Amino acid sequence: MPSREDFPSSTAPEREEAGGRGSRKQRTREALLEAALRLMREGRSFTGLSLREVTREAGVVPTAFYRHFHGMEELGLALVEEGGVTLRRLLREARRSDVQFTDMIRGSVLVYKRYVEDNRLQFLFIAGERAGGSPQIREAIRREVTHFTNEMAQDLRGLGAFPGLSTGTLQMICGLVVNCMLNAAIDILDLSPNQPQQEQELLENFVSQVRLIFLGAQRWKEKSPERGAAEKTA
Amino acid sequence: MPSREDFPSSTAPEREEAGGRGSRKQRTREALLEAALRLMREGRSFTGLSLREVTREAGVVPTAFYRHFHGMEELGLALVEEGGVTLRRLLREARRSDVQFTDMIRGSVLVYKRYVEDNRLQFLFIAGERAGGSPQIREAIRREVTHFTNEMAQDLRGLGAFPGLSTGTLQMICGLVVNCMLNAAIDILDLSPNQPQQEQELLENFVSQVRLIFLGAQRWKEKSPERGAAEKTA
DNA sequence: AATGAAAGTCAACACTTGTACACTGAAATT
DNA sequence: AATTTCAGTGTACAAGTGTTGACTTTCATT
Repeated sequence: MPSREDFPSSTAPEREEAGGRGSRKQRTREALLEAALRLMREGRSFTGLSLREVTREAGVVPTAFYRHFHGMEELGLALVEEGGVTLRRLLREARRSDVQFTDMIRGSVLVYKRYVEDNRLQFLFIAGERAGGSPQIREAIRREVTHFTNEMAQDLRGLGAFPGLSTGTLQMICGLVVNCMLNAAIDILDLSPNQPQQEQELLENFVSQVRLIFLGAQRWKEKSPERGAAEKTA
Repeated sequence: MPSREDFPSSTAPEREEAGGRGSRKQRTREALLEAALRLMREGRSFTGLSLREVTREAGVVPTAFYRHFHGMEELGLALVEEGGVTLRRLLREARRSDVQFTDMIRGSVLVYKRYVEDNRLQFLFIAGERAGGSPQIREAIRREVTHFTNEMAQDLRGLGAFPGLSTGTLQMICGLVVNCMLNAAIDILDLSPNQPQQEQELLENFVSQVRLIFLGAQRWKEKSPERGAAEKTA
């Protein structure tokens, strides 16, 4: 009587991808997650979605929902995790591709814009529920964003920029940048298409803000020398 | 049966404040607005509120709602305006009270924290729906925030700080600060009470970020000298 | 004092919602 | 081949939703 959703024990249904029962379950689960995101496309917030709506969009019957989540809250948390993965993927890709424009910050901003547009729904969800969602979801998002921020600080350190700054300070700075990024994400996603001038202004502003932050970082002086102090990043 | 919590009607209804019909209407209207805010106290988002809930909380019958708003959307917009007033009041008060601590930024941050706590519900609404609300409400909030940002830029100019910077640049900088402020507002409001250490860290971080921004501002060099360029602030 | 306007009430409607329960049928285990 | 497991279906229900229209009561005007 064990065998609860562990890997296939018998012969060789080795790949979870194809036709097994577990794979079917997973596919429906993803259909639900995707359906929820899809419903948020045109300005609806996750909090305003109903369980039935999501199942309808996913093409299953309402009661099937419970085979995957205890309720919308849990689905939301799953979406947060998915979003966290997307965020970290951004860093991973940024790490590889060395944006060596004449202007590094502008280059990074453009890459970021592209990434946001490519992952529209995830960013819509994360940015939208970061402050608006249920307490539990907000908390989860905060954790993911903090995680992202800290990784970014570590990358910055690895890059050798700002060798004089403590880890805590780097996190503080990255917190500022991430904030700025998430804010810009909303603006980017709210852009009505084919408004190149508005888009241009927005990006210029974004670039300037990041530039200003780094300018401040260059001149930053630690208070007491190099104490690996507070870990807060928000 | 009647006598519904009103003031003495007779003799002198001269002031719109007291017992007139118009005033009665206004009082109910405010009761609805307040009820909506109150319902958001414990982690609910505005988008998740129902019309009936609001009227229940306000102590009126559902249909009475329509004497004041066409629907929840319109009530939301009214709340945005109210929130905008609160934001501008913050600036007005800051303008008078000259925070002359040994440390001006830290002083301002403390004043801000106090202000956020004193206007908990408004900030909860503004910050929460800024990214999460319906498109129309988001747009309205964006307008108010931009307005706030621009006023702040003007104040900064009037203060004589950063005489070398163009208006556009000042707006860009204030956009960054405002962003930081709204983000901090969420954190402040999410603080579980009696967590002095967490609170301390949060405020330190906030102070550092603002300080860093101003540090960057001091070193900022305009590209082409003093063109009153883009008005974007986000 | 009579009249009109209008803020608020009452009852009712057609829907949607979350969830419980018994079911079916295919995959997995024996 | 027989049995068990379980993702997904179907039906049902109580509760909540937005909105309607006809009403009452109160104020302001005449």
